[in-house]
Amino acid sequence: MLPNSSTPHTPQECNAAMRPVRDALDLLGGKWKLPIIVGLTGGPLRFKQLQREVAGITAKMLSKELKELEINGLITRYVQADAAPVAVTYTLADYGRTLYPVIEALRLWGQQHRRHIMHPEAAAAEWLNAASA
Amino acid sequence: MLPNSSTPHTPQECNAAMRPVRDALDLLGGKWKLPIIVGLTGGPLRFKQLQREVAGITAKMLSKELKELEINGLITRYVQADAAPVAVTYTLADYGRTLYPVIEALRLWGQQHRRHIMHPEAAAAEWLNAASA
DNA sequence: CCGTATCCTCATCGATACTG
DNA sequence: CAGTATCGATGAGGATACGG
Repeated sequence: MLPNSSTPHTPQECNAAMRPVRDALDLLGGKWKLPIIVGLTGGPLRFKQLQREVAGITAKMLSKELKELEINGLITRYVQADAAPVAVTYTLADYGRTLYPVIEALRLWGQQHRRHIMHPEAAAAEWLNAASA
Repeated sequence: MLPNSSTPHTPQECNAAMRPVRDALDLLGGKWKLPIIVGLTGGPLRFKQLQREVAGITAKMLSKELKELEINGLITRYVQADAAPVAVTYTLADYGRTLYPVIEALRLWGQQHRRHIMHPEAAAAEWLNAASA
């Protein structure tokens, strides 16, 4: 839909088409969402473990981000109340893994872009050729 | 690389793998980058035209964002000095269009996510089935 | 027309101290 | 251990006025 389709798309139509993109961007945006998701790819972790995994994050930020990720269904929060002190375990939900292709697309472009910044013409040609092949 | 590969990936390796993702995310992030890129998909536009296309943006923001996009090679700036007053035309570079697959990936996930938010189980099952098919 | 300069507001994030 | 409360710094972004 983004590349020129046969139907003439007005600015209004384009904005509508871009809304889901903004959604995804906002969900992955910010400083910590991605590191947290990555940190949980290796398996479930407790709060403190996860904080160690995501280097530099404060408890406040981790708590806040985890809440948002849970609301969006990307992760699961499990409270083991019988233990003392309480243990809380966070798991990357199956739904969270549906983000992998998106992250991979971003990673591929980002990798290519680093090359492009150093060797603009060469990298651009390589990229364009790969796309047409 | 993101899904579990055969080689055990340490947090350090994961962070390294995520750096290009952060690059791409930062480039597309912010309030205006996307609308500007979309605004230029229809063809070259002059500054004022583009400002009208990107509803709500101020001249300051448009100028700043265009500078960043040009530095990254996504758009091209052409100054027609002989005209009075000067005419400046911005064009989405071929390289800028290499972002289309990335944007499309974001759009697909975002669209699916909107459905997921309303009908969690149904949408999740549908998505997972589609992935395995 | 194409911007820049200046001032301002507000959300984000960090540091620290504290609670169940 | 798993958070919350509070304060403060920083930076993105907006409003307005002005310059080339």
